[in-house]
Amino acid sequence: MNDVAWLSDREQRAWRALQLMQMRLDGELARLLAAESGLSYPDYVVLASLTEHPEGRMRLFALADLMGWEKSRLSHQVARMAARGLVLKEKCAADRRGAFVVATDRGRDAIAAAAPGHVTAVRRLFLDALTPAQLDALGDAATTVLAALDTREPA
Amino acid sequence: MNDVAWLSDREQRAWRALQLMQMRLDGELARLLAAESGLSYPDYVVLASLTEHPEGRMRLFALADLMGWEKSRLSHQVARMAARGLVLKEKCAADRRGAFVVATDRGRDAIAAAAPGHVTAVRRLFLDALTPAQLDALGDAATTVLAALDTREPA
DNA sequence: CAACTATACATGACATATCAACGACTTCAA
DNA sequence: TTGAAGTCGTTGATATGTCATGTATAGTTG
Repeated sequence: MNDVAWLSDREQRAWRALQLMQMRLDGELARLLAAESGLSYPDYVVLASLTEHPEGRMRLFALADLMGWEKSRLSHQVARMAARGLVLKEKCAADRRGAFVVATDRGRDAIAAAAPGHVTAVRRLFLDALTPAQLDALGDAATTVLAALDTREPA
Repeated sequence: MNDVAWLSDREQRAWRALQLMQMRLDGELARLLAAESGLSYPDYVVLASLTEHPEGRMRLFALADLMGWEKSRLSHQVARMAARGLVLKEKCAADRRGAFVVATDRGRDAIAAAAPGHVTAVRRLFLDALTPAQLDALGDAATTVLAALDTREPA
């Protein structure tokens, strides 16, 4: 156990800064979103994915894949959102195990009202702080890490 | 509402890649940590911060500041950890509102057992995927965003 | 020193995330 | 075609995070 490659100062700084940034940023964005629109961050992601989709409705598993969520998580989330009238579940005729999720009018109104403020907040709190080069570097690094994760775990 | 600066493709790619990376990475690290040591990620952070501190014990508010947590979050977390025997709360004589948190022997054993595996996992899943230049770029970008957040919200 | 204000921590209610199951249906192959 | 295996979605238990609030104590100011 003594041959562990502990983190160098530089590595530790980068790793901690990344973790801290994500925590603060997501926290702030979630707080703003909730205050301005009454939507939670998960609500927002689900509604955004759903309304961006051409069909306007999606199978649960497809939506989960698109967002990178586990299906149980989405199932719970959709149940809560359905209870609040943001989405609707429709049975699927072609595959009787399955179900579609659709945004209700209320859900569409909510995302339409929330989106401008949220995008503006992302710009103000995150994008505006970085140069285009920094942003690209960050995006490339994240993409690289993701690719490595997927290689390691093919599924 | 029509003069919103929506995200460009490049901005959207970077932002999504970052969010996705964080989700996958934290998820994987948490899963490995739990499987190998029985500690949750929050448990790990608390114990690590605590045992790295020279005194070996810290006031709750100081620990929360150090980790960037809200006090209420830490209070709940410490309560759960105390219930599992990982930490202990001590009353503070100098300020009778306050309390110290100390790692128990069991807590120290747990973090000592967990740390090598966790550090190795961070290296394998994250650091090894990046060149030193990429890591620095990422760390610098995160630090820049954090600084901007703190400027905007002095508290 | 008396009131006001601020700080330290705890608490309960709620939303969220994960896990381990499960029931229902599909698919595939013998 | 039937039986095994996989997929789709749900559920309940549990851990976590946030908010609003409460209680006790400290500090500060008139």
